[in-house]
Amino acid sequence: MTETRLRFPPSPTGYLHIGGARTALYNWLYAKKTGGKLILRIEDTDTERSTDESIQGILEGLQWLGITYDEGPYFQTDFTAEHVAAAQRLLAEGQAYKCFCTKERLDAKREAALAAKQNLGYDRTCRNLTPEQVAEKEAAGLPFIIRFKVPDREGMLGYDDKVLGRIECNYKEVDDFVILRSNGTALYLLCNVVDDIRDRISHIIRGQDHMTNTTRQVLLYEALKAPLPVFAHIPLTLDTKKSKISKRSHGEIVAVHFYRDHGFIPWAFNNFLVLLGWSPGTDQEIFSKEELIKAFTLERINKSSSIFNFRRDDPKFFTDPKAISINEQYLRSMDIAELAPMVQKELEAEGLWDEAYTGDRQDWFLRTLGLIRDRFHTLKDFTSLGRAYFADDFGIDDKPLQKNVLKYEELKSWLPTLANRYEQLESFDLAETERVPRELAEELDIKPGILINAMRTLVTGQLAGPSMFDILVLLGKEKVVQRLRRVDRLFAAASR
RNA sequence: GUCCCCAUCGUCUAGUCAGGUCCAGGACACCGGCCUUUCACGCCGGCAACACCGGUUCAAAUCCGGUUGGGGACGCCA
Repeated sequence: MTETRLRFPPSPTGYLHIGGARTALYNWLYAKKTGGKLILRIEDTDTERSTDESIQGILEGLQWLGITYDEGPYFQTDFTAEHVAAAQRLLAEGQAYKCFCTKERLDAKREAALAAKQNLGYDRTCRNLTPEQVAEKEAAGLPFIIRFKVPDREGMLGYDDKVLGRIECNYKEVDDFVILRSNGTALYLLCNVVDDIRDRISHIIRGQDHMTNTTRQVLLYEALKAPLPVFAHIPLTLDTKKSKISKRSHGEIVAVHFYRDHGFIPWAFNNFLVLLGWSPGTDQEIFSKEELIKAFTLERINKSSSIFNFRRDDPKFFTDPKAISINEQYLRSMDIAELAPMVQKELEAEGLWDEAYTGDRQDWFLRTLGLIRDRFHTLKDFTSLGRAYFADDFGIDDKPLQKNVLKYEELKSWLPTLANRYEQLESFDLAETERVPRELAEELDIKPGILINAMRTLVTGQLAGPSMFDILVLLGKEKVVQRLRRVDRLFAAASR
């Protein structure tokens, strides 16, 4: 068996979005699974819209996701001569023809057809021009484009799709499409095929929005006498209103970098993406890289499109809840040693990183992550909700402040008392830190919860968190005592 | 308008090719309970779907036909 060769050919007209990322992922998975190669090819022939910034964005997006490629990035514009040569060859062989119809006339016609709800294909005006007529128009200096001459055959043309099965279409339904612009440069349909032939691409995995392109490209493969690759058209990802996801209409929320910037774990996001249109046929949803490569097959890709269920402006679910859920599962079950460098980046970005966390205090750092990660959704939570573990200047949430502190005026004396007793402790351990507030509560004849919840508020700033005594021991006597004594300030600030 | 594709809980999906084991399974979300000083996690339970109409068959989510609905494409974009 010959080597499988796949490609991911983004056009650099914007950032990498989740649809493109999923396509890249599927190609990558299949290449890995079959021991083949993945080629990255930047399709930058649309010079009007291509930007270097987009190229950078796409490269960074792929890198963040961990989607690696074996060849490239190649740039389509580096092969312009080849594309043009192919068009000339088709022209010379009578498989293509010069068309002198002006863009303006065609545009007007198309618009009229659209308005009249009529068929909007090319009418083949120039297909049967005699050589004399062509020569005459050329002599007159009329600009022309080159169109592919769709064979005049009865019957159907088609291909076997790995996802959808046999796809067929009548020859008569296919327009004589343009392969070369009037400025002499080639168009997508042609460039893409010429490049795929040169790159010896064996499998093309792309979105279902390319299906009509494939039908026409099948003709091109035949005309260029090249073997047809295997096609797999994967379902599209739609928004909640069932329209195609695009950079233009959805913005950041569909950009890969949005997920990087919102504290997603790269592999967790891949894990979410792969499930949008593919399933293993078992109940397994969480996959390691190796597991996924092993489990992935083209045959199990879904036929129907899926909805990316993001909700704008929802405070709890800023994107698809399933994506968040999968991220959480990774967050709390992954190897802490693997998680640590990711949290390190977050801390560094907030100026909260301490070199000792990889030195003397590494053990403390890892234990802290292990304790607090259960409640977090993204990596961002370590520096927001979890700020109190890494800094002394953390904010106190209003809710616990009202509910657990300001409600009891007496805490102004209770907490300092508690702080004093803690200060006296020889051994600041789990048993002792729990005994002290419980005894104090009994003396004061109040529920221990009052002291404990107030402590939580003062020590972490949060309403919720891990077991209080775990936290106290983790933070250490000094910090705890210091924070408990701040209670005065809270009342003072509240009364202002 | 023409062509192509698709159709199972709110969402992601299993089951469809090889009809019976499916009054349809899992996950997310939601609701309730347990646990807990808090909130989560965890555990237990609940809500919730075969688009519709015909046909084939002893038997249809599954096969066939139609209808409806949804999507995609129809560029000198990619």
